[in-house]
Amino acid sequence: MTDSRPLQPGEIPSDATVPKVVVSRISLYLRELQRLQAAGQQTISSSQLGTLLGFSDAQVRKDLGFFGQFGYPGVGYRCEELISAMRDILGTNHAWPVVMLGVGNLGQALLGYRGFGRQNFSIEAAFDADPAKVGQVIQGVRVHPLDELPAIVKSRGIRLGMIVVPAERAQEAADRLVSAGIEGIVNFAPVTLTLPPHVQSVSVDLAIELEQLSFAVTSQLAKASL
Amino acid sequence: MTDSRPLQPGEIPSDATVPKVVVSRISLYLRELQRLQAAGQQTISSSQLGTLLGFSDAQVRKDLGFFGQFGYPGVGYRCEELISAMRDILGTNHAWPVVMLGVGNLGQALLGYRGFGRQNFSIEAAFDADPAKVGQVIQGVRVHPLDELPAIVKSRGIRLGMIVVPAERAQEAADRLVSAGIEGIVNFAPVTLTLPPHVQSVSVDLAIELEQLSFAVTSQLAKASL
DNA sequence: CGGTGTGAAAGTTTTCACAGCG
DNA sequence: CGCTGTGAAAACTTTCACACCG
Repeated sequence: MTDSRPLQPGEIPSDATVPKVVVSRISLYLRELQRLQAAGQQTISSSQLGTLLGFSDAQVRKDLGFFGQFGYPGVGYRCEELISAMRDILGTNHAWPVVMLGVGNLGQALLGYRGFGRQNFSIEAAFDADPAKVGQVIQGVRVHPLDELPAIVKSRGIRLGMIVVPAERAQEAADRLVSAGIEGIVNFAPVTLTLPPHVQSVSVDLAIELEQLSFAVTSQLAKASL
Repeated sequence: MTDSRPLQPGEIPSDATVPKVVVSRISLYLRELQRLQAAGQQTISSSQLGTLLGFSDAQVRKDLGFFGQFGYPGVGYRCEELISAMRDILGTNHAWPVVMLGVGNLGQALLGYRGFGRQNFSIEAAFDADPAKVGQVIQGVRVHPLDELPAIVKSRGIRLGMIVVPAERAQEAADRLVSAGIEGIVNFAPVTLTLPPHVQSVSVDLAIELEQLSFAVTSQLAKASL
């Protein structure tokens, strides 16, 4: 590592490019640490944390090593400190207002999902093309017409959006988010979006998750019969 | 590759272990192919398919190579054939009945999600601890008390389950699924489950998806300022 | 030709193993 | 002593490049 002291709040990780898979494990570490801290645990070693998540101790240490030095030899990591460091890394020590496009079944359920707040995300406004939905307040969130998107994004400084519209309308929704100035998109529609390179995205396709499971279950069976 | 002809329906992929990331790309290829086929396209080359999804042509060919030979030199792949081959690979050429544990906001939305059927999954029965929910029929799916789980799983030959209960109850739900004989679990609760090695799982944590995006957006910014 | 299938090379990620620290 | 941080080795994945095919 370039630097020999823990990351300062707001410090930008060195320019060494961090693999995506490392970042996703950081999220898992953070989730587990928050649970442990809530249970009163003060410190944790890389091997304890790894065991809880099914990773090796070395992997936990290497992953953290991408971002700085957080541990105490002979002791491990202080939960509170490490949690805060990870939130700095992930950028969730500050609030992230989010817009949602599409207020169908799934969208309404996500409006009511309590888990976002825990990591500092809050859905600020929802948008739908259906005039019957516009004006409603669902789970405390107002549904706006689509043409209000740019103004709301701008005035509230919103950088992230969620696409929860049907597949056929997802690209159009993405285009609207991009031209409103959104920088990151979570896409729940089962299509690949075309986005300019400065806009980040992650996708959640529920049918694909089941397919992965179908494959794993089927090939597990094959393995067992060898 | 061991074998020199396309995979026969039901044929088990060679014992060479296939990386998970390859399987997840197979799902993306399949999703894209289904879209292309619906639009009337007959054949596709590895480079066309790769371009649509942001992968190289070589990667598409290598991925398919794990499972057999499906292409025609000078032509590419026949969409219909490749779709069927991929469904054999993933195990979705036959129907997969699924049980769901937890019928809250998110669970109800998933009951109404149309995208599962497209890949041959169908939620057969739902379960909830809340007596007020038991007996209801939501989106055509009946909600049962938890103690009926083992009998329904057994009698309907169900192998997959979804956990859509709050975090605190997720491990208990997993234990119930395991002892009912379920072989694969999709977990929507934000906790790491402890499962016996013969039970497969995939996890979807909505807050973690947003965290990944928060990191990507933040570090994109860092990159731009170099 | 235009395209696949595939060894070999390059690049990336994980694991190992151990010096060093409190 | 117990545990971190980290180079070096091993394992794995992607890209390259080309023989071969219709």
